[in-house]
Amino acid sequence: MTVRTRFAPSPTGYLHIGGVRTALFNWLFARKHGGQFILRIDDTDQGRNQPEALQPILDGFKWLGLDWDEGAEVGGPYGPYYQSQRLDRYQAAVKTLLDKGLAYWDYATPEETKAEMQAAEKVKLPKIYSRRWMAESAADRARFEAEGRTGSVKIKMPREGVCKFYDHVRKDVEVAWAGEQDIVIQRSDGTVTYNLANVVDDYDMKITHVIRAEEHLSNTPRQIFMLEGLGYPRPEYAHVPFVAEPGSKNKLSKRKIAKYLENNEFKKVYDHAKAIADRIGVCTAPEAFNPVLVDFYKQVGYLPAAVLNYLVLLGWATADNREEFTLAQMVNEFSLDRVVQNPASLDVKKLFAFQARYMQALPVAEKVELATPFLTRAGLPAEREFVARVVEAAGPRMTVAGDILDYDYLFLSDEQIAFDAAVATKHLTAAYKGAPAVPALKDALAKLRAVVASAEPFAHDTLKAATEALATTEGAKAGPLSQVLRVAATGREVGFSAYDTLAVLGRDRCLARIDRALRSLDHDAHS
RNA sequence: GGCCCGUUCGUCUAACGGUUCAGGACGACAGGUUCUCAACCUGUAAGUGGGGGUUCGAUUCCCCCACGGGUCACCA
Repeated sequence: MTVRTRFAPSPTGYLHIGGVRTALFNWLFARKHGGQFILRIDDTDQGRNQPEALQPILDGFKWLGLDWDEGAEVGGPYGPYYQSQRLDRYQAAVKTLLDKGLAYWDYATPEETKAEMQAAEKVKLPKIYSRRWMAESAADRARFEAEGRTGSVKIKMPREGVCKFYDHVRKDVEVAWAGEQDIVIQRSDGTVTYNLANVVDDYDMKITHVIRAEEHLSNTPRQIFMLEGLGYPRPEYAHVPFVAEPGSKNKLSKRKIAKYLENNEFKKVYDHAKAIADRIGVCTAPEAFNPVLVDFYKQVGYLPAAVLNYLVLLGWATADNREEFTLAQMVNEFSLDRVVQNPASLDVKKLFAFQARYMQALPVAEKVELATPFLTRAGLPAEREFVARVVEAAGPRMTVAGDILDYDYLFLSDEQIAFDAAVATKHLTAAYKGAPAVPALKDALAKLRAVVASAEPFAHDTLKAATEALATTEGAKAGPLSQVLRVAATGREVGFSAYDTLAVLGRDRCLARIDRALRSLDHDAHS
């Protein structure tokens, strides 16, 4: 039998990181066993669906490299793969259940149902519907409808016995049928609910392994009841722990972003990405730009391999507790039996650490490829050779592709660089600390200009040697002196090595910028 | 509230019932390196929720408790 797994997102928002983790497990299991992975769209709840919210989900999967054999966009032999197009199948299933006496028409109003549930809770009894408004015959239905009630269809759960099933993560599970509620399977408007649709779809699409989040464990008995009533075979189950929010075991929710931002480490990762997003203009509301959503990582230039590697370890580990996995290795080594039983909190800082490691290992040419679109979107020139030089010099400082924008001052025109005399003076003072006197900034700059003008070849080592030589004759320290040079050439105090910075910029641009700095000093002196 | 699931450093986790001061990773902290910022190197602190059993021996098996979570009301 071919293994077939599925992931069924609702197009109600962007691709949730917890959802991706579950999808990844499904994908991995299917690939490992040479089976198929299906991407079905659970859009039964028309009210909450936004068609425009499906595309980012598909894009997210494509970006991660999680391909699907059947489903949205690609179709397949067991379609349609959109629940909204499968109503006839569901209605047929509801009819079968009704005909077999395993479901019934019910005429309780939402208020009446609510009242019963609240009463049950008050006296500490299980919340089981009394079936007071159950219609057992056509006459009953007519009577209720004459009262102006509209009916829904509820599943008629057994009131005795136990439901047993095996779960690849939870092992043997046993639940008393008596505790299971008669849930609505067809709403009064004729649409069906998740549990019914899910059972029908999994059967129609020949799903063999239902791998889903733990929150569905409690849904399993009633799904088993329905599928057996329908005469379907049972799939195998694996309920994986959900992904919890940072620092707690609550289920991760994209709506609680404001709360997560109170966490310092979470905020650091967010702010880093936000700065990039602001530069390229993707940033909209926090609702859409959110570390809980995969799109966040895609937007600022994380590597899919790093995200996937982090995610696979959220609830799964090998016996040797290794941490680095390529996608192929994951496929090879994945096993449901080694899925952890407890929820794992999302730790974006650790994800960031994976990203840093993966990025460091990436060849310069590939980094250039990834960084270029960020420059372009920020309106900066992105000449290939030059970008490569910057990327090379930045080395491990570039953690995500968008970090190239940290070096925007290398791409801006010389006129756009603002020289800050006060900052330069600060470093100059530091350079001459201990020396008899600190020279005027203008004089120091002139001497540094000579270093830049004469270094041959114009490269890190010669610039360093010349600056050090100057420092020696001046009785100053070369380090802070190079900072003066950096400030003059870039307008910044931080970046990669000052000498590398000059070398990347090239002699002409360095001189032009230093000259501009000198002129600004003249200007200040005259005004 | 009923039912169900879970509980190893702050976080992710490893540990055939016995090679263990309970191991690794991220983070934190300290030091080294250093022209700034990173990176890198070295080191330190940090954990089996509590109580009972079973056993020669429990992180591991059983029970109770506590805590956390999920689910049940026309969301998926």
